[in-house]
Parts: sequence; C-alpha cells; structure tokens
Amino acid sequence: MAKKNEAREEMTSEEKIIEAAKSVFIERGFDGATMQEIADRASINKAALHYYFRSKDKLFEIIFGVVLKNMLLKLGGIIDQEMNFEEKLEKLITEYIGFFSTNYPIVSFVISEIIKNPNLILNVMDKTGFQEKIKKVIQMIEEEIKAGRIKNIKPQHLYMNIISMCAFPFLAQPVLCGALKLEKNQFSQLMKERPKVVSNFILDSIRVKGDGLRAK
Amino acid sequence: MAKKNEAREEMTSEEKIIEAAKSVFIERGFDGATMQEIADRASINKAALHYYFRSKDKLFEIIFGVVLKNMLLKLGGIIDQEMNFEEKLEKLITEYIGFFSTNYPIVSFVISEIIKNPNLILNVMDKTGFQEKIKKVIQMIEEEIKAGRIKNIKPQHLYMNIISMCAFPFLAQPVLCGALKLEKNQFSQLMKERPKVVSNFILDSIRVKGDGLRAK
DNA sequence: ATATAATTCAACTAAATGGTTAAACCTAAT
DNA sequence: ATTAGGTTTAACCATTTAGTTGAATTATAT
Repeated sequence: MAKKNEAREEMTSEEKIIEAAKSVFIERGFDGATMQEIADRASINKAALHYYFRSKDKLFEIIFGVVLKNMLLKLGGIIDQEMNFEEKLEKLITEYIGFFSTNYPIVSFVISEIIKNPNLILNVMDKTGFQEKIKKVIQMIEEEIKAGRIKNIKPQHLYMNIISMCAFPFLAQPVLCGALKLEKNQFSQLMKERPKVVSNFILDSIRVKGDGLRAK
Repeated sequence: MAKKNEAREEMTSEEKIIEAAKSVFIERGFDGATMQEIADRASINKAALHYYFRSKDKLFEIIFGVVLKNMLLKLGGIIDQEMNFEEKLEKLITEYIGFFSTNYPIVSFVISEIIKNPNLILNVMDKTGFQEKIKKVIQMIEEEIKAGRIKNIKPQHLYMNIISMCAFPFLAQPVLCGALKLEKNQFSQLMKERPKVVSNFILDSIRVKGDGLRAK
C-alpha cells in the first residue's frame, strides 16, 4: 500500500482521474457511477474533473475505450508463440481462463455496457488489431482441418466454444454456485482444474477418430 | 398490437406496473431505470406507483424475483421427459439455446445485477426447485459415467461446458460479431446451426473411444 | 521578482429524481 | 342516495447529481 501511495504522489491529476474513473465505472457501471465518487477516489475536486474531462459522457467514452482496448490487447497477445496446434490450444485456454478469472469484473462491465449501447465497440475494435489476431486463430483451425488432423467444424463455432467455456463460468459464478450448491472455495477448486478439463474436453472432441494412441 | 392494447384495458394497475417495470429494469438496469419512465410505460401516475409499491427498491426486489424465478423455472423445466442420455442431452442443448437466443436481455440483466449485488440470488434460488433439477442432471451424468457409456469428467464441469456454450455467444454477441467480422444475419445463421454443432461437439468429446459405430 | 498560464478549489446553479401529501374520483355495499 | 373503501391525480418537497463560475493557488517562463 505504501507503494500505491508513493506512486500516487508522483501521478499527475489526469492519471489519478483515469485510474479512479476506471475503478468506479467498472464497479458501478455508467449509471451507477457519480462524478463525485470519481473525484473523491482521485483525491481531487469535482471541478478539476470537469476541467480535465468535459463531461461524464466524455470521461466514460475515454475510460471505456482504454479498458476495452487493454482487454482486447491482452486477449489478442496470447497466441503468438510458435508451437504445434495442441500446445497452442492448451496455452490459449489456460491463459484465457487465467485472464477471465482475474478480470471478470472488467469483462462483465464491458459486456453490460455494450449490451446497453452496442455502438461502443465500433470505435475500439479496429484499433487493437484484435480481429487480425482472431483471424490467425481461425486460419490455424482451418489448416488443421484441411490437413485432416482435427475434425471438420466451422472455425467460428470452435472459437465460440473455447471462449464460452473459458469466460462464462466466471460471469455466471454466483448463479452457478447457487445452482450447483458450491461454496466459494469449491468453485475456486473447480476453476483451478478447469484449464486441463477444458483443454481435454475440446481435444477429445475435435481429434480425428482412430487416433487411439493419444486418447485418454 | 391490437391484442396488446386490448389486453391492457383489462389489466389491473398492478399488472400494468409489473409489466412496465419489468421492461424498464431489463432495458436499463436498476440504476438506469426511473420511476417516471415506469409510470409512463404503465400509463399511470408516478404517485400510483408508490401507492402500489412503496419504493424503487421494493419494486425492484419484486420484479427481480419474478424475472429470475421465471427464468429458472423455464431452464429447469426442460429436462423432464423420459429419453436416453444422448437424446436428453440434445434436447437440453436445443432448448437452452432457444431460450438464450430469445431471452438474452433478461439473462444479461440478471447476471449484471447479481454481480453488483450477489445477495439477490439467495432468496429466489431455493423457491424454484432449480437446484433439484440440476442435481438430477448431475446424477444422470454420474450414472452414464459409472455405466461406462461416457468418459470420466466431473459432472459440474460438463454442466458448465454445456451451459457456457449455449449462453455465452448471445451475451457476447456484439463482441463476437466484431471479432469475427460477422454481420447480424451471418451471426443468426451460425446460431441456427448451433444446437447441432454443440450437441455433436459435446457428444464427440464424452463418448468413450472404440465406440466407432456411432462416430461421425 | 514578475508576469503568464495551468491547475485547484469552494460555492453555486439547474435539472432530475425518489418520494410525499391532500384532495379528487370511482365503485361497491348499505 | 350515501358512505366507506380503494384508487388516481396534480402539486409539492428534499436530495442528488452533472456541470459552472470566479477567485485562489501553484508552477513556469522571462
């Protein structure tokens, strides 16, 4: 905590505001956030807030852009190393789950706000190179299929399957815990196992039959 | 539309309020909703709103309870018929996807609000018998495993996989469309295929090897 | 040191919003 | 018809909130 306070001394007001606004918006959403709380959390006056960022909308637009961009950059930066397909897939899944387990408040914030206002993505998506990264994944899948190393499935479906199984359990955590009667630590335990489980689940599904050597 | 207006004439104020409040809360969330808009949409005075439901909080509590309960009842009522495991699984997936494709605003509303205030589930979950329904699914999976008809996987993980692949694409629809460069109609097309795709994907994964007869 | 510009602040405004009140209005039952 | 009950309304209140203002303060350059 000493570190954070030291750091804050050296931060410009603008930086303090951005950090504060990020945390408030993520915690409360656009409607739940107030300029006052953002100002308080940045340890500045509310008027200074308007001095730096004209309005709540402007501020939100910027914060949302930053948050979404960072998220897409992180998610996009995962699939670069040279490995074979199975290793790549396992790596991807493991890192996705790691990301979502740490950042699900951000993901949930992004999804909620986008559902309320779908225009919000349009600006950001292009600037991150995320689409190109995903295209690479799609192409990789296509090649594996063409080479007959995995079963035939539309790459978009496979990608949706992967990201769904990695992300959804964290978003729906309270509901799932209720439905499955899980305590928090039981849920955490399941999530620790999950990278292996999901990897195996997917590989078991898409590996071509007759490849009995690697099976189980 | 005639039907809706006719119906509204016969509705009590209380019913009109509940319907209006439901739509406003789902559309805007608790923070984004205003009592005025709810009153307007119910075609009554704002004071009448407070006459029937003391406060915004009280009204929200009731609406949220109703919405979540209906959702859980629908999701829970899907798995009753007598069939074999594979048929049941396909049926479950098909109906889940059908439900989420129609009701994702509700699902997203429920998830967002619960994330902001996890206490909200506690009350409702018990009253719906949802947990018992899920327990049945879990037991069914356990039996299949014990009988050696599907591979060994923790039933909770399998259930999470199923519901994730059914629900998440709709929640993340705008993001996925952006990432995969899909037009709305292309996305709809994918979602039409999805019940079959997901069913096959799961069955391919959990069927025991050597059962080459049914494969592909 | 002084002038200039950037930054911060306390105090304010205007609009929106949740909630209240008291009177008016129905609608049965007597 | 009258009355007693629930129901509806317009007008109001108190609080919160985004946004403003103008003065004070701090840093920066001359």
